[in-house]
Amino acid sequence: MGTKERRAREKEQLRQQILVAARELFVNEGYENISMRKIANKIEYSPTTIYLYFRDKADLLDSVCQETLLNLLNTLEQLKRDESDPVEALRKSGRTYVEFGLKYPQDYKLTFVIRPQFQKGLGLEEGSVGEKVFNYLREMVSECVQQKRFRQMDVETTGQVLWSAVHGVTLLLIDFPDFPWTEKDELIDTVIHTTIEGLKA
Amino acid sequence: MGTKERRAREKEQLRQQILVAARELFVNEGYENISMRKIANKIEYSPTTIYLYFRDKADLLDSVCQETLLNLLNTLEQLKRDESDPVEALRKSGRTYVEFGLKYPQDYKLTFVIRPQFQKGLGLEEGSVGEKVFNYLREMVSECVQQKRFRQMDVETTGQVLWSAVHGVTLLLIDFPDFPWTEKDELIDTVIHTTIEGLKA
DNA sequence: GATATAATATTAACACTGTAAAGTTAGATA
DNA sequence: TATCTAACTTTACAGTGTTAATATTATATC
Repeated sequence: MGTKERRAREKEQLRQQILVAARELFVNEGYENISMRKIANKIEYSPTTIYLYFRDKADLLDSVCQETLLNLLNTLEQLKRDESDPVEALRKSGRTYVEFGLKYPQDYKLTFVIRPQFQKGLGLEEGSVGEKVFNYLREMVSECVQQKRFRQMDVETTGQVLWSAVHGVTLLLIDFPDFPWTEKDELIDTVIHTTIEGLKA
Repeated sequence: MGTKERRAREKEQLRQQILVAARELFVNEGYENISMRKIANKIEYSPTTIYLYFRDKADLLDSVCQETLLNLLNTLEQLKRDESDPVEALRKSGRTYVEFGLKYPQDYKLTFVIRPQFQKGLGLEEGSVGEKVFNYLREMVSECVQQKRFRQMDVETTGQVLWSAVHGVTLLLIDFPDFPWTEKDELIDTVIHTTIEGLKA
Protein backbone atom coordinates (compact mmCIF):
# COMPACT_ATOMS: atom_id res chain seq x y z
CA MET A 1 0.00 0.00 0.00
CA GLY A 2 2.70 2.42 -1.04
CA THR A 3 0.24 4.52 -2.98
CA LYS A 4 0.36 7.29 -0.46
CA GLU A 5 4.11 7.37 -0.66
CA ARG A 6 4.01 7.32 -4.42
CA ARG A 7 1.57 10.22 -4.43
CA ALA A 8 3.74 12.18 -2.06
CA ARG A 9 6.71 11.48 -4.29
CA GLU A 10 4.82 12.63 -7.34
CA LYS A 11 3.76 15.76 -5.57
CA GLU A 12 7.31 16.52 -4.63
CA GLN A 13 8.33 15.86 -8.20
CA LEU A 14 5.92 18.42 -9.56
CA ARG A 15 7.09 20.89 -6.95
CA GLN A 16 10.62 20.38 -8.17
CA GLN A 17 9.49 20.71 -11.75
CA ILE A 18 7.92 24.06 -10.96
CA LEU A 19 11.07 25.18 -9.20
CA VAL A 20 13.30 24.17 -12.07
CA ALA A 21 11.09 25.94 -14.59
CA ALA A 22 10.80 29.04 -12.45
CA ARG A 23 14.54 29.27 -11.87
CA GLU A 24 15.31 28.90 -15.54
CA LEU A 25 12.82 31.57 -16.52
CA PHE A 26 13.68 33.97 -13.71
CA VAL A 27 17.35 33.64 -14.43
CA ASN A 28 17.10 34.08 -18.16
CA GLU A 29 14.47 36.75 -18.39
CA GLY A 30 14.28 38.38 -14.98
CA TYR A 31 11.85 37.89 -12.15
CA GLU A 32 9.55 40.72 -13.18
CA ASN A 33 9.34 39.64 -16.78
CA ILE A 34 8.12 36.19 -15.90
CA SER A 35 4.47 35.56 -15.21
CA MET A 36 2.90 32.64 -13.45
CA ARG A 37 1.28 31.81 -16.78
CA LYS A 38 4.65 31.52 -18.48
CA ILE A 39 5.90 29.17 -15.80
CA ALA A 40 2.70 27.18 -16.05
CA ASN A 41 3.06 26.97 -19.81
CA LYS A 42 6.55 25.64 -19.52
CA ILE A 43 5.51 22.79 -17.29
CA GLU A 44 2.23 22.27 -19.15
CA TYR A 45 -0.05 22.86 -16.20
CA SER A 46 -2.65 25.50 -15.61
CA PRO A 47 -1.35 28.67 -13.93
CA THR A 48 -3.31 28.19 -10.74
CA THR A 49 -1.81 24.78 -10.13
CA ILE A 50 1.34 26.53 -9.04
CA TYR A 51 -0.63 28.02 -6.17
CA LEU A 52 -1.19 24.54 -4.79
CA TYR A 53 2.56 24.30 -4.28
CA PHE A 54 3.57 27.88 -3.53
CA ARG A 55 1.72 30.59 -1.67
CA ASP A 56 2.39 33.22 -4.31
CA LYS A 57 4.99 34.41 -6.75
CA ALA A 58 7.21 35.81 -4.01
CA ASP A 59 7.12 32.49 -2.19
CA LEU A 60 8.21 30.76 -5.36
CA LEU A 61 11.08 33.21 -5.69
CA ASP A 62 11.92 32.52 -2.09
CA SER A 63 12.25 28.80 -2.73
CA VAL A 64 14.41 29.40 -5.77
CA CYS A 65 16.69 31.56 -3.64
CA GLN A 66 16.88 28.98 -0.88
CA GLU A 67 18.32 26.61 -3.43
CA THR A 68 20.79 29.19 -4.61
CA LEU A 69 22.00 29.71 -1.05
CA LEU A 70 22.34 25.98 -0.57
CA ASN A 71 24.29 25.82 -3.77
CA LEU A 72 26.57 28.61 -2.60
CA LEU A 73 27.04 26.95 0.76
CA ASN A 74 28.03 23.68 -0.87
CA THR A 75 30.44 25.41 -3.18
CA LEU A 76 32.09 27.13 -0.25
CA GLU A 77 32.24 24.06 1.94
CA GLN A 78 34.08 22.13 -0.70
CA LEU A 79 37.04 24.42 -0.10
CA LYS A 80 37.04 24.28 3.61
CA ARG A 81 39.24 21.44 4.68
CA ASP A 82 42.25 21.55 2.43
CA GLU A 83 44.02 24.65 3.65
CA SER A 84 46.28 25.10 6.61
CA ASP A 85 46.77 28.86 6.43
CA PRO A 86 43.51 30.47 7.62
CA VAL A 87 44.17 33.77 5.87
CA GLU A 88 44.79 32.00 2.63
CA ALA A 89 41.63 29.97 3.20
CA LEU A 90 39.67 33.16 3.72
CA ARG A 91 41.11 34.66 0.57
CA LYS A 92 40.08 31.63 -1.40
CA SER A 93 36.61 31.71 0.09
CA GLY A 94 36.24 35.32 -0.94
CA ARG A 95 37.23 34.52 -4.49
CA THR A 96 34.88 31.60 -4.59
CA TYR A 97 32.05 33.76 -3.33
CA VAL A 98 32.56 36.38 -6.04
CA GLU A 99 33.05 33.76 -8.70
CA PHE A 100 29.82 32.14 -7.67
CA GLY A 101 28.05 35.47 -8.02
CA LEU A 102 29.48 36.07 -11.46
CA LYS A 103 28.82 32.53 -12.63
CA TYR A 104 25.14 32.83 -11.72
CA PRO A 105 24.63 36.57 -11.80
CA GLN A 106 20.88 36.50 -11.99
CA ASP A 107 20.64 33.95 -9.19
CA TYR A 108 22.90 36.13 -7.11
CA LYS A 109 20.83 39.23 -7.68
CA LEU A 110 17.62 37.35 -7.12
CA THR A 111 18.90 36.08 -3.79
CA PHE A 112 20.75 39.04 -2.39
CA VAL A 113 19.00 42.01 -3.88
CA ILE A 114 15.61 41.24 -5.33
CA ARG A 115 14.29 38.82 -2.77
CA PRO A 116 14.97 41.16 0.15
CA GLN A 117 12.83 43.68 -1.66
CA PHE A 118 9.88 41.32 -1.75
CA GLN A 119 10.14 39.82 1.68
CA LYS A 120 11.64 42.23 4.08
CA GLY A 121 14.00 41.05 6.73
CA LEU A 122 14.49 37.62 5.45
CA GLY A 123 16.92 35.02 4.62
CA LEU A 124 19.38 35.36 7.40
CA GLU A 125 17.20 34.48 10.37
CA GLU A 126 18.11 31.69 12.75
CA GLY A 127 18.40 28.24 11.25
CA SER A 128 18.12 29.51 7.68
CA VAL A 129 20.49 28.57 4.93
CA GLY A 130 21.46 32.22 4.71
CA GLU A 131 22.60 32.08 8.29
CA LYS A 132 24.65 28.98 7.56
CA VAL A 133 26.45 30.79 4.78
CA PHE A 134 27.28 33.60 7.13
CA ASN A 135 28.34 31.09 9.76
CA TYR A 136 30.79 29.67 7.30
CA LEU A 137 32.29 33.13 6.94
CA ARG A 138 32.31 33.54 10.71
CA GLU A 139 34.32 30.35 11.14
CA MET A 140 36.88 31.37 8.55
CA VAL A 141 37.32 34.74 10.13
CA SER A 142 37.33 33.36 13.62
CA GLU A 143 40.29 31.19 12.78
CA CYS A 144 42.26 34.18 11.55
CA VAL A 145 41.41 36.24 14.61
CA GLN A 146 42.30 33.44 17.01
CA GLN A 147 45.65 32.96 15.37
CA LYS A 148 46.21 36.73 15.72
CA ARG A 149 46.61 37.12 12.01
CA PHE A 150 44.32 40.12 12.07
CA ARG A 151 44.40 43.24 14.14
CA GLN A 152 42.33 43.02 17.28
CA MET A 153 38.71 43.32 16.17
CA ASP A 154 35.59 41.36 16.95
CA VAL A 155 34.76 38.50 14.63
CA GLU A 156 31.35 39.84 13.67
CA THR A 157 32.59 43.17 12.44
CA THR A 158 35.50 41.59 10.63
CA GLY A 159 33.16 39.24 8.82
CA GLN A 160 30.83 42.03 7.89
CA VAL A 161 33.65 44.09 6.45
CA LEU A 162 34.71 41.22 4.27
CA TRP A 163 31.19 40.51 3.17
CA SER A 164 30.72 44.17 2.22
CA ALA A 165 33.76 44.05 -0.01
CA VAL A 166 32.89 40.88 -1.89
CA HIS A 167 29.22 41.73 -2.13
CA GLY A 168 30.08 45.15 -3.47
CA VAL A 169 32.48 44.06 -6.16
CA THR A 170 30.21 41.23 -7.23
CA LEU A 171 27.24 43.52 -7.74
CA LEU A 172 29.19 46.24 -9.47
CA LEU A 173 30.61 43.76 -11.96
CA ILE A 174 27.16 42.31 -12.57
CA ASP A 175 25.26 45.57 -12.83
CA PHE A 176 27.67 47.68 -14.83
CA PRO A 177 29.15 45.28 -17.34
CA ASP A 178 30.07 48.11 -19.69
CA PHE A 179 32.02 50.14 -17.18
CA PRO A 180 35.76 50.19 -17.92
CA TRP A 181 36.69 47.99 -15.01
CA THR A 182 40.20 46.91 -14.36
CA GLU A 183 40.62 43.40 -15.69
CA LYS A 184 38.02 41.42 -13.81
CA ASP A 185 40.16 38.82 -12.07
CA GLU A 186 42.67 41.41 -11.06
CA LEU A 187 39.98 43.62 -9.61
CA ILE A 188 38.47 40.81 -7.59
CA ASP A 189 41.86 39.76 -6.25
CA THR A 190 42.75 43.32 -5.42
CA VAL A 191 39.50 43.92 -3.57
CA ILE A 192 40.02 40.83 -1.46
CA HIS A 193 43.71 41.39 -0.96
CA THR A 194 43.21 45.02 0.03
CA THR A 195 40.52 44.16 2.53
CA ILE A 196 42.57 41.42 4.13
CA GLU A 197 45.63 43.65 4.33
CA GLY A 198 43.45 46.29 5.90
CA LEU A 199 42.31 43.82 8.51
CA LYS A 200 45.90 43.01 9.38
CA ALA A 201 47.05 46.61 9.61
CA MET B 1 5.90 87.29 -28.07
CA GLY B 2 7.10 85.29 -25.06
CA THR B 3 4.24 82.87 -25.36
CA LYS B 4 6.46 80.21 -26.76
CA GLU B 5 8.81 80.54 -23.84
CA ARG B 6 5.94 80.49 -21.40
CA ARG B 7 4.57 77.35 -22.99
CA ALA B 8 7.94 75.70 -22.83
CA ARG B 9 8.18 76.69 -19.21
CA GLU B 10 4.76 75.28 -18.45
CA LYS B 11 5.65 72.09 -20.20
CA GLU B 12 8.80 71.80 -18.18
CA GLN B 13 6.80 72.44 -15.05
CA LEU B 14 4.47 69.56 -15.70
CA ARG B 15 7.44 67.38 -16.47
CA GLN B 16 8.88 68.27 -13.12
CA GLN B 17 5.56 67.64 -11.46
CA ILE B 18 5.50 64.17 -12.91
CA LEU B 19 9.07 63.55 -11.79
CA VAL B 20 8.37 64.70 -8.26
CA ALA B 21 5.26 62.54 -8.01
CA ALA B 22 7.02 59.54 -9.51
CA ARG B 23 10.00 59.84 -7.18
CA GLU B 24 7.82 60.13 -4.11
CA LEU B 25 5.78 57.10 -5.08
CA PHE B 26 8.71 54.98 -6.26
CA VAL B 27 10.64 55.76 -3.13
CA ASN B 28 7.82 55.09 -0.70
CA GLU B 29 6.22 52.09 -2.27
CA GLY B 30 8.78 50.63 -4.65
CA TYR B 31 9.12 50.93 -8.39
CA GLU B 32 7.19 47.79 -9.20
CA ASN B 33 4.29 48.63 -6.93
CA ILE B 34 3.66 51.92 -8.63
CA SER B 35 1.59 52.10 -11.78
CA MET B 36 1.43 54.86 -14.32
CA ARG B 37 -2.17 55.30 -13.27
CA LYS B 38 -1.19 55.94 -9.68
CA ILE B 39 1.29 58.58 -10.73
CA ALA B 40 -1.33 60.13 -12.99
CA ASN B 41 -3.81 60.17 -10.16
CA LYS B 42 -1.41 61.97 -7.91
CA ILE B 43 -0.86 64.78 -10.36
CA GLU B 44 -4.49 64.77 -11.47
CA TYR B 45 -3.86 64.03 -15.10
CA SER B 46 -4.87 61.11 -17.23
CA PRO B 47 -2.37 58.24 -17.31
CA THR B 48 -1.49 58.66 -20.95
CA THR B 49 -0.44 62.25 -20.48
CA ILE B 50 2.72 60.97 -18.86
CA TYR B 51 3.65 59.41 -22.17
CA LEU B 52 3.81 62.86 -23.72
CA TYR B 53 6.69 63.59 -21.38
CA PHE B 54 8.40 60.24 -20.94
CA ARG B 55 8.87 57.42 -23.38
CA ASP B 56 7.79 54.74 -20.93
CA LYS B 57 7.95 53.76 -17.30
CA ALA B 58 11.63 52.82 -17.50
CA ASP B 59 12.44 56.20 -19.01
CA LEU B 60 10.64 57.86 -16.14
CA LEU B 61 12.69 55.79 -13.71
CA ASP B 62 15.77 56.82 -15.60
CA SER B 63 15.02 60.48 -15.14
CA VAL B 64 14.35 60.01 -11.45
CA CYS B 65 17.73 58.31 -11.13
CA GLN B 66 19.52 61.04 -13.03
CA GLU B 67 18.28 63.44 -10.39
CA THR B 68 19.46 61.15 -7.64
CA LEU B 69 22.92 61.03 -9.13
CA LEU B 70 22.98 64.80 -9.44
CA ASN B 71 21.91 65.03 -5.85
CA LEU B 72 24.69 62.65 -4.81
CA LEU B 73 27.22 64.57 -6.85
CA ASN B 74 26.23 67.84 -5.20
CA THR B 75 26.38 66.30 -1.77
CA LEU B 76 29.88 65.02 -2.44
CA GLU B 77 31.15 68.22 -4.01
CA GLN B 78 30.15 70.22 -0.98
CA LEU B 79 32.87 68.39 0.93
CA LYS B 80 35.58 68.76 -1.60
CA ARG B 81 37.38 71.96 -0.87
CA ASP B 82 37.74 72.11 2.86
CA GLU B 83 40.25 69.38 3.52
CA SER B 84 44.00 69.45 3.21
CA ASP B 85 44.74 65.80 3.91
CA PRO B 86 43.68 63.82 0.81
CA VAL B 87 43.32 60.55 2.67
CA GLU B 88 41.09 62.17 5.22
CA ALA B 89 39.11 63.76 2.39
CA LEU B 90 38.65 60.37 0.79
CA ARG B 91 37.52 58.90 4.07
CA LYS B 92 34.94 61.62 4.47
CA SER B 93 33.74 61.15 0.92
CA GLY B 94 33.25 57.47 1.57
CA ARG B 95 31.20 58.18 4.65
CA THR B 96 29.15 60.73 2.81
CA TYR B 97 28.49 58.27 0.02
CA VAL B 98 27.23 55.58 2.37
CA GLU B 99 25.20 58.08 4.38
CA PHE B 100 23.60 59.30 1.21
CA GLY B 101 22.65 55.74 0.34
CA LEU B 102 21.16 55.12 3.76
CA LYS B 103 19.35 58.43 3.85
CA TYR B 104 17.62 57.69 0.55
CA PRO B 105 17.76 53.91 0.44
CA GLN B 106 15.11 53.47 -2.19
CA ASP B 107 16.65 56.13 -4.40
CA TYR B 108 19.99 54.42 -4.02
CA LYS B 109 18.64 51.03 -4.96
CA LEU B 110 16.65 52.47 -7.81
CA THR B 111 19.76 54.13 -9.18
CA PHE B 112 22.45 51.56 -8.60
CA VAL B 113 20.62 48.27 -8.72
CA ILE B 114 17.19 48.45 -10.25
CA ARG B 115 17.81 50.84 -13.08
CA PRO B 116 20.75 48.83 -14.43
CA GLN B 117 18.33 45.93 -14.64
CA PHE B 118 15.98 47.86 -16.87
CA GLN B 119 18.45 49.59 -19.10
CA LYS B 120 21.59 47.59 -19.43
CA GLY B 121 24.93 49.26 -19.51
CA LEU B 122 23.77 52.63 -18.49
CA GLY B 123 24.42 55.51 -16.34
CA LEU B 124 28.17 55.64 -16.44
CA GLU B 125 28.74 56.38 -20.10
CA GLU B 126 30.70 59.42 -21.21
CA GLY B 127 29.32 62.77 -20.19
CA SER B 128 26.69 61.26 -17.90
CA VAL B 129 26.13 62.33 -14.35
CA GLY B 130 27.13 58.85 -13.28
CA GLU B 131 30.49 59.36 -14.89
CA LYS B 132 30.89 62.66 -13.07
CA VAL B 133 30.31 60.93 -9.76
CA PHE B 134 32.98 58.42 -10.59
CA ASN B 135 35.26 61.21 -11.74
CA TYR B 136 34.89 62.79 -8.35
CA LEU B 137 36.11 59.57 -6.81
CA ARG B 138 38.94 59.40 -9.31
CA GLU B 139 40.15 62.86 -8.32
CA MET B 140 40.09 62.05 -4.63
CA VAL B 141 42.02 58.88 -5.18
CA SER B 142 44.41 60.46 -7.61
CA GLU B 143 45.44 63.00 -5.00
CA CYS B 144 46.27 60.23 -2.54
CA VAL B 145 48.23 58.27 -5.10
CA GLN B 146 50.19 61.30 -6.25
CA GLN B 147 51.15 62.15 -2.71
CA LYS B 148 52.32 58.56 -2.31
CA ARG B 149 49.92 57.96 0.52
CA PHE B 150 48.85 54.68 -1.00
CA ARG B 151 50.86 51.74 -2.13
CA GLN B 152 51.75 51.86 -5.81
CA MET B 153 48.60 51.01 -7.70
CA ASP B 154 46.81 52.53 -10.63
CA VAL B 155 44.15 55.09 -9.86
CA GLU B 156 41.39 53.23 -11.63
CA THR B 157 41.77 50.03 -9.67
CA THR B 158 42.16 51.89 -6.41
CA GLY B 159 38.94 53.77 -7.04
CA GLN B 160 37.10 50.62 -7.96
CA VAL B 161 38.20 48.88 -4.79
CA LEU B 162 36.90 51.75 -2.72
CA TRP B 163 33.66 51.88 -4.61
CA SER B 164 33.17 48.15 -4.09
CA ALA B 165 33.54 48.55 -0.36
CA VAL B 166 31.14 51.44 0.10
CA HIS B 167 28.63 50.07 -2.39
CA GLY B 168 28.70 46.72 -0.63
CA VAL B 169 28.16 47.97 2.87
CA THR B 170 25.47 50.38 1.75
CA LEU B 171 23.47 47.68 0.05
CA LEU B 172 23.86 45.16 2.83
CA LEU B 173 22.61 47.65 5.38
CA ILE B 174 19.68 48.56 3.17
CA ASP B 175 18.69 45.07 2.16
CA PHE B 176 19.11 43.20 5.42
CA PRO B 177 17.91 45.61 8.05
CA ASP B 178 17.20 42.82 10.51
CA PHE B 179 20.62 41.22 10.36
CA PRO B 180 22.57 41.65 13.61
CA TRP B 181 25.00 44.15 12.19
CA THR B 182 27.66 45.74 14.26
CA GLU B 183 26.46 49.19 15.24
CA LYS B 184 25.85 50.89 11.93
CA ASP B 185 28.17 53.87 12.18
CA GLU B 186 30.95 51.72 13.50
CA LEU B 187 30.54 49.25 10.68
CA ILE B 188 30.63 51.94 8.04
CA ASP B 189 33.72 53.53 9.56
CA THR B 190 35.42 50.19 9.86
CA VAL B 191 34.72 49.26 6.26
CA ILE B 192 36.16 52.52 5.02
CA HIS B 193 39.07 52.51 7.43
CA THR B 194 39.96 48.93 6.62
CA THR B 195 39.89 49.55 2.90
CA ILE B 196 42.04 52.64 3.16
CA GLU B 197 44.53 50.88 5.41
CA GLY B 198 44.62 48.07 2.90
CA LEU B 199 45.43 50.51 0.15
CA LYS B 200 48.35 51.87 2.16
CA ALA B 201 49.78 48.50 3.06
C1' DG C 1 -13.86 88.65 -33.59
C1' DA C 2 -13.99 84.36 -36.57
C1' DT C 3 -11.34 80.60 -38.28
C1' DA C 4 -7.50 77.55 -39.12
C1' DT C 5 -3.68 75.33 -36.83
C1' DA C 6 -0.98 73.35 -33.67
C1' DA C 7 -0.26 71.62 -28.92
C1' DT C 8 -1.98 69.15 -25.30
C1' DA C 9 -4.91 66.09 -22.89
C1' DT C 10 -8.34 62.33 -22.70
C1' DT C 11 -11.03 58.13 -23.88
C1' DA C 12 -11.24 53.59 -25.33
C1' DA C 13 -9.06 49.59 -26.18
C1' DC C 14 -5.63 45.59 -26.12
C1' DA C 15 -3.12 42.06 -24.33
C1' DC C 16 -1.31 40.78 -20.17
C1' DT C 17 -0.66 40.44 -14.92
C1' DG C 18 -1.36 37.94 -10.00
C1' DT C 19 -4.55 35.39 -7.77
C1' DA C 20 -9.38 33.89 -5.48
C1' DA C 21 -13.38 30.98 -6.04
C1' DA C 22 -15.86 27.58 -8.02
C1' DG C 23 -16.04 23.62 -10.88
C1' DT C 24 -14.19 19.19 -12.70
C1' DT C 25 -11.96 14.83 -12.85
C1' DA C 26 -9.51 10.70 -11.65
C1' DG C 27 -8.11 7.44 -8.33
C1' DA C 28 -8.62 5.30 -3.50
C1' DT C 29 -11.61 3.59 -0.04
C1' DA C 30 -15.72 1.51 1.52
C1' DT D 1 -20.79 0.43 -7.36
C1' DA D 2 -21.10 4.67 -4.56
C1' DT D 3 -18.64 7.99 -2.09
C1' DC D 4 -14.87 10.64 -0.81
C1' DT D 5 -10.77 13.22 -1.62
C1' DA D 6 -6.75 15.10 -3.63
C1' DA D 7 -5.20 17.24 -7.81
C1' DC D 8 -6.03 20.11 -11.33
C1' DT D 9 -8.65 23.47 -14.47
C1' DT D 10 -11.97 27.05 -15.69
C1' DT D 11 -13.66 31.28 -14.95
C1' DA D 12 -13.46 35.65 -13.28
C1' DC D 13 -11.74 40.13 -11.34
C1' DA D 14 -9.29 44.09 -10.73
C1' DG D 15 -5.22 46.00 -12.10
C1' DT D 16 -1.02 46.62 -15.41
C1' DG D 17 1.84 49.19 -19.41
C1' DT D 18 0.99 51.13 -23.56
C1' DT D 19 -1.08 52.52 -28.35
C1' DA D 20 -4.30 54.69 -31.42
C1' DA D 21 -7.99 57.57 -32.05
C1' DT D 22 -10.38 61.31 -30.42
C1' DA D 23 -11.39 65.48 -28.11
C1' DT D 24 -10.21 69.78 -26.18
C1' DT D 25 -7.87 73.82 -25.67
C1' DA D 26 -4.87 77.75 -26.72
C1' DT D 27 -2.50 80.28 -30.15
C1' DA D 28 -1.65 82.47 -34.77
C1' DT D 29 -3.66 84.30 -38.88
C1' DC D 30 -7.04 86.69 -41.35
